Amino acid sequence: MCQDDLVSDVWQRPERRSDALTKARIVEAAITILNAGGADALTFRALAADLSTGAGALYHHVANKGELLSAAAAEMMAEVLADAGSTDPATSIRALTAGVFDEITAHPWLGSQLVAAPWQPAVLQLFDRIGSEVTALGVPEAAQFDAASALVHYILGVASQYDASQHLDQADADRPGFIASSTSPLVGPDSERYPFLVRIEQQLVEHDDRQQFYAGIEIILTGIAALRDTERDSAVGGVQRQEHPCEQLHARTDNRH
Amino acid sequence: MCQDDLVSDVWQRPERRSDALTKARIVEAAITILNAGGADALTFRALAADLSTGAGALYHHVANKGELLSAAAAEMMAEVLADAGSTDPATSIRALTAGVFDEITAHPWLGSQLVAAPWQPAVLQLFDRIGSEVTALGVPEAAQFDAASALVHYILGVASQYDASQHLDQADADRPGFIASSTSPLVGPDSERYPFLVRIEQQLVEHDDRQQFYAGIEIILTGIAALRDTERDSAVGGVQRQEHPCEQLHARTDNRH
DNA sequence: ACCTGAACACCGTTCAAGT
DNA sequence: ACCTGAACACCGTTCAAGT
Repeated sequence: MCQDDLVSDVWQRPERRSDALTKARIVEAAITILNAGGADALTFRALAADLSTGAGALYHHVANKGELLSAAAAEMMAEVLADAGSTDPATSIRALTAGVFDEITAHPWLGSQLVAAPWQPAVLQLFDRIGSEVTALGVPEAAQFDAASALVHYILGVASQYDASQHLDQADADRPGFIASSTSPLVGPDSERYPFLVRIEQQLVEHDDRQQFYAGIEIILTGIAALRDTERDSAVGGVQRQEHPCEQLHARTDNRH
Repeated sequence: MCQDDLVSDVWQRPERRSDALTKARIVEAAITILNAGGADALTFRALAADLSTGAGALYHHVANKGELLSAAAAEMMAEVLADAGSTDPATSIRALTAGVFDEITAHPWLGSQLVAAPWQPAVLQLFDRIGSEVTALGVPEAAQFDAASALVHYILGVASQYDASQHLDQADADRPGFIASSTSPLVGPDSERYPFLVRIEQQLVEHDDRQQFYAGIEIILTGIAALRDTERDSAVGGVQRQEHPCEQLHARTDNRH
């Protein structure tokens, strides 16, 4: 595939005619396959065929399939994080996370991969970037780690719900990323099994995945802001905190106006 | 395996001597294998051998491996959610999520499975249960879905970080669930690549996974509590909200006392 | 050193044949 | 109807052989 390279690029840069196999070229080709056909389409045989080489040759440049997927995800993440600058940290976090969400929904294999390998470079990039913004937000040092990891974990959880590789019920065509569209899980005896889901079924059908994602980010940002204001008596800055810092939630429950 | 059954159970209930293959028995055997050897250990051949049958026989009771894993995860989740009762909803949510966290860290295959199949029964159980507690918490109906999904997504994100199947660097023996222990990712040129992670490296090494998980839950609970108090002007109760309901986070950033 | 591609080990799944 | 187990299709990975 790579029509561009064959037609124009070779002609413009004759010295690059040697199409030597490099890790960068392999990862690039892998991304093309992944974006086009999903996670299942990426095979060492298919990849080798696209690169006009043998399957074994790839192992001279990548250790195994895990490293290949990890590198592909890292490159995608780097692109997403590149265009997300802003002066205001909260705005940056919104733009950042929205960009990751868009990339995941556009390329479901990325969500699967982020979630499949713990703390691969792509996740570290995201974590570091969010951590920097959280710091800029004014969160005290002792809580920065907690705040950043809450955001990252939330994003990873959302990412996990967009894996298209495994279909438990392939009932209808239109499948919202959230909960199988209509009939199967919420009828008959499931009314007793899933009382909450049945009750909010209307929202479940009508809701917009992106709006829901944003709502979750706002919930966490609110919690982080409170974290910033309350962490003043613990003072020290060590890792250990005496108790869950949010007992006022429990307290407020009683005195409804 | 199954020493208990062979020794005592058969003797007590002679009428159950027919060890007919059923989905329940297959799932039970699968869980035994998964808990003992992890996700990679579960094979139709190994499972059939444990059940003293042929591999093909299993397909008369389960459609495929995905259904088997989904059923195994659902059973584990049902057990966890069974013992987590409390009168106070916030306390229930803490107990509930802590139980799920413990189960995932004890059996990493469960975390992988929760994250591998979108909206399988195990996740629906968790979502429904959390949604019920969120409702009891007094969150207005329009925001219950957002609140519950934020908590569930966070838990799924944490679950994704405990997958032991794929090791990117198997450097040291002790691997905290969080970020590879020490050397590899945070030395040399990575100081520039991961400035935030390098700065908080101390917390990264010393932190406790469970405390971090709790901290994230508290952050989200705080955000949910605020959601409950602020959603008063939007009034209607429909799905659509005009804007991110948490602009006061941005506002508060300026006027530090 | 880099590449080739057949071969190996191991999956999930199927299916003709038994009972 | 339920079970058997060999066979099929397809992986990731290896490795003797080439250049």
